[in-house]
Amino acid sequence: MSPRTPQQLEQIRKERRKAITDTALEVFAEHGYESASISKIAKKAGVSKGLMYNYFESKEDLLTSIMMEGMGEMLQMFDTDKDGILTREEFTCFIEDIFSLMSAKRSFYKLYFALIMQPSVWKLFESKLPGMIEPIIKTMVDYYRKKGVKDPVLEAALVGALLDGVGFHYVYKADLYPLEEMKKIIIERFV
Amino acid sequence: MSPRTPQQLEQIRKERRKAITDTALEVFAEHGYESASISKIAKKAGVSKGLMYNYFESKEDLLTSIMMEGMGEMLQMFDTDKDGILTREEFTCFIEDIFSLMSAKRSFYKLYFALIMQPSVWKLFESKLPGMIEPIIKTMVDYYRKKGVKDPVLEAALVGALLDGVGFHYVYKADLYPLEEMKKIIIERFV
Amino acid sequence: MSPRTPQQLEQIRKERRKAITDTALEVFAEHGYESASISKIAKKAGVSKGLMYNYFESKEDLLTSIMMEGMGEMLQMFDTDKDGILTREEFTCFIEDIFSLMSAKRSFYKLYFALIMQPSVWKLFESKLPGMIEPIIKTMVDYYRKKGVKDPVLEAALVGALLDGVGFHYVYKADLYPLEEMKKIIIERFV
Amino acid sequence: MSPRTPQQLEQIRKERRKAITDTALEVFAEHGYESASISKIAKKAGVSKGLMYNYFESKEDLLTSIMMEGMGEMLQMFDTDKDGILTREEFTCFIEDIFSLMSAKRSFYKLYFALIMQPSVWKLFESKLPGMIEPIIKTMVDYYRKKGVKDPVLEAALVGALLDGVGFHYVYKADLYPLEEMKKIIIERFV
DNA sequence: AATGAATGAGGATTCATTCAT
DNA sequence: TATGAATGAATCCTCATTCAT
Repeated sequence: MSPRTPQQLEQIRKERRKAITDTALEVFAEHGYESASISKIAKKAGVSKGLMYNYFESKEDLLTSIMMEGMGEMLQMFDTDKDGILTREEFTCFIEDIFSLMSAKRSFYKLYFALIMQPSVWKLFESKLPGMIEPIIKTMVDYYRKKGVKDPVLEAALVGALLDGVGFHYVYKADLYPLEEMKKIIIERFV
Repeated sequence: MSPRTPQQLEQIRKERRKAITDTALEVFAEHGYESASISKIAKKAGVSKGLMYNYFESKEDLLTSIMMEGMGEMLQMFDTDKDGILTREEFTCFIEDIFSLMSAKRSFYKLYFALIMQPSVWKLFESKLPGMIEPIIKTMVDYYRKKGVKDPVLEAALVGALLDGVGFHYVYKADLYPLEEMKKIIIERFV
Repeated sequence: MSPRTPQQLEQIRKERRKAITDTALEVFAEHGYESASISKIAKKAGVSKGLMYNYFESKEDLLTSIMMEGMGEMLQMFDTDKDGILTREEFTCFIEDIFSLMSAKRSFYKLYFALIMQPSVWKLFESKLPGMIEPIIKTMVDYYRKKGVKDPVLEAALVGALLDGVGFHYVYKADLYPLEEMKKIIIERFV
Repeated sequence: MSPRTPQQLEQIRKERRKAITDTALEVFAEHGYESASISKIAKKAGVSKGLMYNYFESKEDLLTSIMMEGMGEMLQMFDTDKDGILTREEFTCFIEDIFSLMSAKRSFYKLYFALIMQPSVWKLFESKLPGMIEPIIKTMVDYYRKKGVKDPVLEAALVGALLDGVGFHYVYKADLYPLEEMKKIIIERFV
C-alpha cells in the first residue's frame, strides 16, 4: 500500500550492498579482476545482473569501493592512539594485530596482492595506498628509534619486507602455512 | 632463389618464436594476462595473428611457455653443485646471488611478479612452482640444520619470506630502494 | 487531516500528468525518443519511476499522448473562424501565428520533426497529421485564389515548403536564427 | 597455400564494406539510428556481428562514415569552379543542379533527412555540416550581393530554407510532388 | 609457412517494466 | 496513490580461434 519507509529502504540497501561486496571480494580474489565477470558475481550473490548497477556505477566502481572500504577497515585496526611512547607490550600487540588481520581478512589480502601487481589496476590505487601503509611504517620506525637501534629506518624496512613476504606466502600457500610459528619467531626476534 | 635449407628454416623459426615470446612477455606484464590480446601481441611482434597459432597452440600455451622458459633460466643460476657441506662463505655467496638476480634481472623479475600474482595465471603454475623453488628452500634448510638452528625449516621459511618481501618492495619501489644495505643486514643477521 | 475531496484528487492528477508530459517533451526533444529514459524523465519531473506507469501505460503511450495533445493545441490556434473572406491583415496575422508557434513551441516542433522522419514512428501519426496540416494549407490556397494568383495551389505549396524549411532551420540553429527578419521578409513577399 | 594478394584483399574489403554500408543506410533510415541494432544490420548484410567491427570502429563510426561519404558525393556535384563572377545563367544552372540532386539521390536524401533530425545523430554532425554546406550558402550570398539585393545573407537563408523545405516535402510526398513546377517558379522568383 | 577475413561466444552495461510494500 | 528495488532482455563491443587462400 504505502511505500517503504526510508529506514526500511536504507536497511535493504545496506544488506544487499554487503551481499554484493562480500561476494565480489571472493570472486575477484579467486579469479582476478578481469576474469571475474559481473554475471558470475551477480549469480553467486543471488542477485540479478541489473541490480549490480543499482548499487555500483561500474565494475571498476565495484572494485574500488571494495578496496577503499577494506583499506579503511584495516586502517581502523591501527587507529589506537600511538602518539606517546610505544612500549614493548604495545609493539607486540601491534605485530599480533597484523597477523590477526592476515588471517581474518585473507581474501582481502589476496585481492590486494593480486591487484597491486596489475599495472592497469595499480593506477587506481597508487595514490591512496601509501597513505594506508605509512602509519604502519612510522609506528615501527618510532619504536626502533626509541629502542636505540642503529638504523631504525632500515630496521623497519626489513620488518616491513618480512611481513609482506609472510603475508604473500600465507595468502598463496593457503592453509599449509605455519602462521602462528612465524608470528612467534618474529615477535621474538624483532620486538 | 633456391629453397632455404632445413637449418635456415630452423633458425628462422627460432628467431620468430623468440620475437613472439619477448613481445608477449612485455604485453602480458603491461596489460595483464586477460587484457593482453593476441592481436596486440601479434602486431607488436610484427607477425600475423594466424601465425601465432603456428607457434603456440593457444593463448594459454603462449603464457605457460614463456613462464616455464623464464623460470628455467632463473633456476639455472642456482645450479652450481651444492651437495656437499655448505660453508658460511658459500651461503653468503648464495644470498648475494639472489640479490644479484634481483638487480640484474629486475625488469624480468617484475614481469614475473606481475604475472604470478594474477590468480588466473597462478593456477597454471601452482603445481609446478614448488618443484622449481624447492632446491632453493632445501639449500637454506640444510644450511640452518648444519648450523644447529633450533627449527631450520621455520628459519628457512622466515628468510624465504624476507627475500620475497625485499624482492617485492624492490621491484615496486624502483630506484629508491636500499638494496645494498638490505643485503648487508640480511647477511649479517641470517648467515 | 481529512482525506482530499475527489475534486482535489482530480486536480492533483491533472497537475502531475502535466508535469510529466512537459518534462517528457523536453527530454524527448533533447535526447530523442530512444535515448530518453523513463528514469531521467521521472527524476526531472520529480516523480518516481513507478508512478509514471500510473499515468501512462508505456513509454510509447507517453510519446503518443504528448504528440496528440501537442497537435491538438496547435490546431486550436488556427481554429478561429476563417470561412469568410480572408483580408490581407488576417493573412498577416495568420503567418505571424505560425511564427509565434515556432518559438513558443520549439521543443514540440523539434520532437515533431524528429519523429516525423522516423518511418517506424511515422506510422503512429500519419493518419492524424494530414488533418492537422490541411486547414493551414487550405487557408493559404484560399487566400491566393482570392488574391488572383495564377497558380494558388503551387503558391501555397511554395509558402508551405518555405515555412517548413524555416521551422527546420530555426529548430536546429537554435538561438542564432534570424526568425524575426525571416518573418518580416516572408510577410513582405508572400502576403 | 600462399596468402591472398593485397589486391585480392583490397577487393574483398571493398565489396564487404559496401555491402555493410548499403545495408546500414537502409536500416538506419528505416528504424532510426538508436533503434537500428548492429545485430540487425549484420544479419541483413549477411555478415557476422564481429565482422562489423573489422570494418568500422563502432556504430557511431559506421554512421558517420556513411554520412560523410554520401555528403561528399553530393558536394562533388557542386565542385565546378565558381570562383569568378556568377552570371544569371550559372545561378540557374546551380539551382537546377540542386533539383537534379533531389531526384537523382532521392533515397540518400531521404536517409539524410531521417538521420539528421534525430538529436543523437545531429550532435555528431553539427560541427562538420557547416563546413560542407558553407560553399553552397556562399555561392548564393555572393550572387545576391552582386545582384544588389538589400540583405543578401537573409535572401540566401530564405532560399536555403525554401530548398530544404521543398526537399523535405518532395522526399515525403514521393511521386505526387510537383518538383518541376516548383523548380520553375523558384528560378523565376529567386534567380 | 603465412595471411587476415570471418566467426560467435561472452563481457559490461542500459533500461522499460513489474511488484512488494 | 506512491515508491524504488529488482528483473532480464537487449545493446554495443572484444577477442581467441578457425580457415580459405
